[in-house]
Amino acid sequence: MSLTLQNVYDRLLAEHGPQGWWPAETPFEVMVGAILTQNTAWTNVERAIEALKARQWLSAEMLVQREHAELAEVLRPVGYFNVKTRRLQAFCHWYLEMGGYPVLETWPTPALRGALLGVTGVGPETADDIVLYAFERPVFVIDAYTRRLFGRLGLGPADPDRAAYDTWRDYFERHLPSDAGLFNEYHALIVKQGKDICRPKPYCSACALRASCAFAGDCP
DNA sequence: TGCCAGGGATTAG
DNA sequence: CTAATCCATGGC
Repeated sequence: MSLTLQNVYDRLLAEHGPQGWWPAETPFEVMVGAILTQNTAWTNVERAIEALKARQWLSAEMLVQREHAELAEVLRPVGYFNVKTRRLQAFCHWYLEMGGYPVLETWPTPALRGALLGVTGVGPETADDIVLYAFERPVFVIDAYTRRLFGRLGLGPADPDRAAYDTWRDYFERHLPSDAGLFNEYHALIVKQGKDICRPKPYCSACALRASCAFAGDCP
């Protein structure tokens, strides 16, 4: 049978249940987490966020005032801590310059996304994490799991391996209703599926290993 | 024990 | 525009 994006979403939701993303107490915490989780396991990010909270450093004002070395030490668990210290402080400078959440909240989505992409260390996925999960705008977040899962399912843009980030994003946004709540849950479910089952190696052996695989019978 | 994790910037061809 | 390399800790 041929799967549709809505069909895949229904199966993922039935298999895994609502994910309740983003795991954060405030929009600013979402933004910090989005930068810290780049190519990094979320459990490592949790440690760093807790350490920031314990020091009362989880605000743009406090973060920009830290010395590189003292912030890097707290960010150690996330890996790439020197890089991420610079990225987080660059982001906080921008955030304060723009006037913080109350001002950014009034920006149209394309302007917000474009401005985020201008911040060093904020690439397309991190920008969309922020736009979707901190500002609740309907942009679809693409990550490695998305490309891998939908590439294997035979969905997504033509030439999936070479397709650019925006090509993938456009595909999802054109084939689904423009709904921030749907995009929120869908991306979270894709990550959950990727973590649990669709590993890079061995090649999607889930259907042979797991009776309740959401794609049993349709997994390529 | 090697591989992978909710990427992005930089450099080389 | 595509490919390779660097960044670095922690779980399994």
